[in-house]
Amino acid sequence: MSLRAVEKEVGISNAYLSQIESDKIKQPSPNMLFKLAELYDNSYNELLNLAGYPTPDDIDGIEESSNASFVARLGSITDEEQNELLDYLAFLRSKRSRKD
Amino acid sequence: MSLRAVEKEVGISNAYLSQIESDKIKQPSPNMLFKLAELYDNSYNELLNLAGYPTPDDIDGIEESSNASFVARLGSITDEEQNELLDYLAFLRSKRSRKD
DNA sequence: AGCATGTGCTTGATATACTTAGCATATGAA
DNA sequence: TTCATATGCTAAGTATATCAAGCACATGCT
Repeated sequence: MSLRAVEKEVGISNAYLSQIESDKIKQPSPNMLFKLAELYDNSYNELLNLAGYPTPDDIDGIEESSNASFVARLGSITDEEQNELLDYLAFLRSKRSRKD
Repeated sequence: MSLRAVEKEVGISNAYLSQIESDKIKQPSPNMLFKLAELYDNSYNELLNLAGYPTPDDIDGIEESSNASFVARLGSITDEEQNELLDYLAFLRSKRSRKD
């Protein structure tokens, strides 16, 4: 695929693409990386990593990172499902605390 | 917390912090956002969103906003609870699809 | 009052992402 | 061969993130 074909497809100038290929750009912005991720099967996350940006997975707080992966496992859910899950979580915890 | 205290803590100049507060900077780099996310309880993902960057979840077409708020409402949960919630979600959906 | 220090802010200055214009070579058609 | 067009690349320009220095005001101490 030619640079100009990519330019037309994702809206990044061929000049810039060339500079990226020859490592003349140190950190392409996430906006650009996102466009490229659209085109190739490469994941946006991976590209962020390659560019040297911290990715959301890098967050140190255990709660944060585990929640992030949890959301990933969840996929897309409706508002109604959110509410039901929250209710169920409350139920689980009340059941558990009664045992203490 | 003073700007200079934050500067000392996360290594971002107080001058820059001031400009961020007054919206003079349009898109602080993810690197800066990550440092700030370290300091505050704010999630890195959320900050990326606020700055107008696409977040990794956007790639799957997941509505990040709803998921972000869901994570906020969830708080921190254990691995075991994660599994139970996933099971329950599967149960909810199977119940629903049976009605169709 | 007078001085030291903390605080927010502005002002250059620098680095660098990103674009537009254009050059040089290749490729293919007449 | 000659012309048209595709392709990779470079150079110059613009925008903007980021910093270091310093200003203006406040607070508190002697």
